[in-house]
Amino acid sequence: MKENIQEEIIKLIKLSLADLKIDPVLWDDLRLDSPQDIKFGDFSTNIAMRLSKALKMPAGRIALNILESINTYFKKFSLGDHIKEVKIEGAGFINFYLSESYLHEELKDILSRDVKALSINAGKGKPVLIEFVSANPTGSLSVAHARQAAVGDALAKILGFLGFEVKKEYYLNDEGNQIDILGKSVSLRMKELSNERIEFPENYYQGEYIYDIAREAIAKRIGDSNLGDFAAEYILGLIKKELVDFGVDFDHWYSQKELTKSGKIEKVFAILKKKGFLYDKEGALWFKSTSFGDDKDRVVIKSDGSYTYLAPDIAYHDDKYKRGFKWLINLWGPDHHGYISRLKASVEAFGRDKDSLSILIVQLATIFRGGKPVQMSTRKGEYITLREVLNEVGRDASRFFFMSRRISSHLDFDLDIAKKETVENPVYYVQYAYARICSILRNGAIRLDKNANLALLKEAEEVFLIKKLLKFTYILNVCLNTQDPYMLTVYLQEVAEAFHKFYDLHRVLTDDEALSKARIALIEGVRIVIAAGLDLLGISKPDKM
RNA sequence: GCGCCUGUGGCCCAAAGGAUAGGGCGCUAGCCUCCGGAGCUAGAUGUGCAGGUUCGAUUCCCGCCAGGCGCACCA
Repeated sequence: MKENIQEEIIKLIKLSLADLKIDPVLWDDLRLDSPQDIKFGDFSTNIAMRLSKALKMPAGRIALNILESINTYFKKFSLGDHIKEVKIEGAGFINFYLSESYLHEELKDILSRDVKALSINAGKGKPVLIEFVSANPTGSLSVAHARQAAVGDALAKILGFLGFEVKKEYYLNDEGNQIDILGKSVSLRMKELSNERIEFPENYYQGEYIYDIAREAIAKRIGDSNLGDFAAEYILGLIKKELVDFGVDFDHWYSQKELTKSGKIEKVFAILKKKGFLYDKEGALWFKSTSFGDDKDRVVIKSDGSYTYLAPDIAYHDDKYKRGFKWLINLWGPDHHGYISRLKASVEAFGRDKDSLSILIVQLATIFRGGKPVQMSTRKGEYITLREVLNEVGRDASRFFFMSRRISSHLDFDLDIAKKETVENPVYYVQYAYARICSILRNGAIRLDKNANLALLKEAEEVFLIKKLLKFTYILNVCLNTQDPYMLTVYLQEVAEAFHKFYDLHRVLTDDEALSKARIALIEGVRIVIAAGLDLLGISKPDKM
C-alpha cells in the first residue's frame, strides 16, 4: 500500500521539529488539519502557534524555521511531485498545497483500483469487538435501539475499512428477572384467552404482542415453566427480522444463559476474591469498585443469592478480552451512563487498561408526532418501534437521519415532518447526485477511459471536486478519532454539493472528446466515492430514482 | 440534591481549539433550444447569560438560566 499523503506530511513536519531540537513532548499530539476554506491550502498545521509560548518565540519565527527545515527535505524526498507549495499564512499556520499532478495521479488511482486506492491501514489488523443494541428480548426494538443499530453498524464498517479486524456482537439477556416476568405475562394472557378471569399486574408486559405469543403458546402447548424461554425466543425472532430489514447483521449473538451455564462467572469471582476486590456485607456480595474510582461499591450477588446484572457483565467483558479482542466498543443508551464506572472498574480489577474499553453513549432519539413527543414505556408496550420507523420513513432515510447528528446529541424526530419532507431529506440529495452520475455514464456516447487526460480538468469546480474526493480518508480518520460516523454524512453532502455545482456550470459531454473523457473520469471518481460512503453507512445507492 | 447530554438566524443543523461562524427549510428574484430542475445562482437575520484559560473559544473550565435523561440488592 502506498503511503497516504497525510502521513507523508505529518512525517515531514515531525522530521523538521526533531531537526530544530524541539522537545517531542510538546508535539506528540501533532495532527494535520483540513482548512475550512481551500484558499488556505489542502492541509494545515497550527504547530508553530502552539509552540510559541513554550519556546518563547513568535509563532511566525517558529513557522519560518520549520518551513526552512521542510524545504531541505523537500529536495531530498522530491516531494515537489505531490506538494506544490508550503506557505506560512495567517497568525502562523503552515499550509500545504497539493500539486495538480498529484491530484490527477490520485484520481487515476481511484478509477483503476476503486475506493481501495483511498484506504489506509490505521487499524493494522487490531481485533475490535463492537457490541450494540443488546436489547432485552422482551419486546420490539425501539427507536433508541434503531439509532444505536445504525451508528454501531456504520462504525463497524468504517473501522473495517480502516484496517481493523471488527466483529459485531449482540449480548442477549435471555434469563433473569425480566424473562420471568415476560413468561408470567404470557401465562396470564393465555388464561385470559381461555376466558379465565385475571388480574394483570402493572409491572407486567402490557403490549399487544403478548397476546400473539400467548396464542402461539396455546397452539404449541407450551408448559408454564418454559413460557419465559419460549416468549424470549419468539421475540428474538422478531428482533432479528427487524434488524435484517434495517440492514444490520451481527457476527455473533452472545447468550447470557450460556454464559451462566459455562461457570465463567464463578471463575471470574474466584479471581476477584483472590485479588481482594470482593467482600460480604449485609448478606450480599459486593465488588469493591471504589478502588477504581467508582462512587460506591456495587452488589454482585444479592442477599437472596441471585446475581445482579453486573455479575454476568463482568464475566462477559472478561470473556471478550479472553477471546483476543484488544479494543472493546460498547454502544449504550444514556440510561446506562451511571454504569460506566463500575464496568470499567471491573476491567481495571483484572489489570487491564480501562481505555481499551470504549463506552459510547448514544443519546436518545425522541419521536414526535404532530409536533408532540411520544411518551414511551417499554413495559406498557407504548413506544415507537424500529419497525414503524422503517415502514413510515424507510431504511435509507432513517439510517442517514439517525447518524446525521453527533451521537452525544439528542435527536428530535417528527414522523409527520419526516414523512412530509422525505423529498428534502439530505440522503436524497446524496443519492440524487449518484443517480445523476449513473444516468450520464449510462447515456453518454463517450465511454469511460481510465487513461483520459486528467490535466484538462482545470476549472475551479473540477479541482475543488477532486480535492473533495481525496478528503475521504481524512474524514474516515475523523470518524475513527471521534468514534462517530456522523462526519461521513456531512462529508457526503459536501461531495454531492460540489458535484451538483460542477454539473450546473460545466457540461460533461461536449464536442471536445478529450475534455469529455476527462470529465467522465471525474464523475466516475465521484460515483466511486459516494458509493463507498453510502456503503459504509449502510445506505443504498440507486442508479435511478 | 447529585451525575450525564444539549443550547448557533423564524425553524432544522455544520464548523476535530484556528483564518471572514457555513448549509438546508421557509420567504423573494432568477436559471433547462443542451448530459436527470429531487438541481443551480443571488438576497436578510447569529453562537442562552456572566466570568475564566488561550496567541486565538461556538468548541475547554467555573457559575447561572433553559430543555432531555439517569441516580436500585431492576435490566
